[in-house]
Amino acid sequence: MNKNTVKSHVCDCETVERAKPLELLPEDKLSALAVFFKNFGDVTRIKILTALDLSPLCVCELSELLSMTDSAVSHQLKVLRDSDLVRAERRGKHIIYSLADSHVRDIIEKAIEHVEE
Amino acid sequence: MNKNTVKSHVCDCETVERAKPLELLPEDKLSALAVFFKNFGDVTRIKILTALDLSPLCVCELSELLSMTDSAVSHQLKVLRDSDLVRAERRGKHIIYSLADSHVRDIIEKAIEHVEE
DNA sequence: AATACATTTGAACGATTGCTCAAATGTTCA
DNA sequence: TGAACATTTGAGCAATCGTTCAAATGTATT
Repeated sequence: MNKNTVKSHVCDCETVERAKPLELLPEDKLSALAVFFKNFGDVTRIKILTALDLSPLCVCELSELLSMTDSAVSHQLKVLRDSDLVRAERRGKHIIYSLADSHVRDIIEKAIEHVEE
Repeated sequence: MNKNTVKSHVCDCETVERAKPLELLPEDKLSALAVFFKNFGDVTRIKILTALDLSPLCVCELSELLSMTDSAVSHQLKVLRDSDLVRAERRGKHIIYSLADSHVRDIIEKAIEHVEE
């Protein structure tokens, strides 16, 4: 009645050569990938990332630019900070955010190519 | 009491030069980007995509490889098909899935670079 | 036509997500 | 120190998500 029972028969597909079995990346790397991509999978965060790609900005500038609450933006910035996609530097009352990594730039640009077709 | 009222004061940041105001991508392109990336933001779909990057596979091979229900895999394949990331071709009883696009390969590889640091 | 295999579909569910609101924390400046 | 601005935080809530399960659909074989 469990999953193994259900899959007890062997699939007779021949797509894959039996001699060269497929080897996925290790589980932890795969889930790191998913976690990484999750950052890009939300409109607000994409807006933040593409905005910071143009220029470093503080929270209130971002919230003005996106027509959103400071709070909402800050919540999403925290997500991006936790994934090290974004760097924060305090300057007086403001905290200036900027992209932490050039991979981010590359990946977004590749994706734009894809989307624009 | 609405959002505009709340943001009625002007932010006095000087991060951005006023003369060169930031211009985000149009809304529809931004949300297309988010929708696109959402596909990669889940472990199951990342597994499917990286598996198909190695070789075209049918549903039952995928579900065996991922130790998951045919049904669960099929649901996620539908998501990927709807985003044109994956192509389906029937061969007899089986339906062989493969990556639809080389952008996908590129993007995943860039992300792996990032994750492996 | 009947059976077996392969895949899809839809409803139901618990889990996660993103926003709001109110309150807390930091910082500057008078 | 107190007032004003900038940002963060946490609880609460509706919406979305991913899986399961059972049933439907499609295809090949006898």
